[in-house]
Amino acid sequence: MDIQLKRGLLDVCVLAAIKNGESYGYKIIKDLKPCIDMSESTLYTILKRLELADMLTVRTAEHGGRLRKYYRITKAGLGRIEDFKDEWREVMAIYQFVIKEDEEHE
Amino acid sequence: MDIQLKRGLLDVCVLAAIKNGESYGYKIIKDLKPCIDMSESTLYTILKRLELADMLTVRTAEHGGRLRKYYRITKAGLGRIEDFKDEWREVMAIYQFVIKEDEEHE
DNA sequence: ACATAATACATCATATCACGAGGTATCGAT
DNA sequence: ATCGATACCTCGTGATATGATGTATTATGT
Repeated sequence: MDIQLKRGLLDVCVLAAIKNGESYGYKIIKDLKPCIDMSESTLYTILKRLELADMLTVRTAEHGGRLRKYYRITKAGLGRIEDFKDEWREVMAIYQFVIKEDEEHE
Repeated sequence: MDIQLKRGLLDVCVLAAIKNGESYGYKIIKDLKPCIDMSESTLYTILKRLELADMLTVRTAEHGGRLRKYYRITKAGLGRIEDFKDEWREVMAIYQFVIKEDEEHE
């Protein structure tokens, strides 16, 4: 998939992946795999960014001898998803513009 | 509109703006205005990039004492639009993933 | 017993790219 | 004569996705 097209979707995908309950990095990647491919370096960068933007909170807990960082979405994060939905109308308008055929010549 | 979301759309918008006949920079911006806002620096950067990628060709012509550079889409450029259409299925799948509510919790 | 894969996190350098700021020049209208 | 519109362009900056690389533990296969 075109990298530029992905850019606007990655952040919101990560938020969507945790919106129904907390999750952790490694699991988020696997959960998103069927939908969108994301490398580890990308994911951890995004998680850090979203945390800084108060879109999610973190807690560290041990699990099977290994440390995990569990991420939970905040109200601001949920708001980000709502904003995304609103913006989608604009996106679809642009999509229509791009694919529309000119009747006079077609 | 979110800048990251725009990124995947700008190139293809420019191609769409010239797909039904040649046009020039200043006009492309005005034509796209109702659909998507693009600064001049962005547009000219994109035109240069698309030319390098053989997605469009250029000819310079005088018009009313001023020079204009007319851009015409190539087969590769039209192919790019077709690829975009194909990719849109993936984009919509991602969109559905993001907006879908979890029935068990909602 | 040993090697390999999977789990789980992280950092850094690099490349791409949108955009504001700034520049040049002509034409038409006030 | 001044100003807005037309028409092009360049440069620096900031944002960001990703591969390469690193660390450490557990599970699995042979």
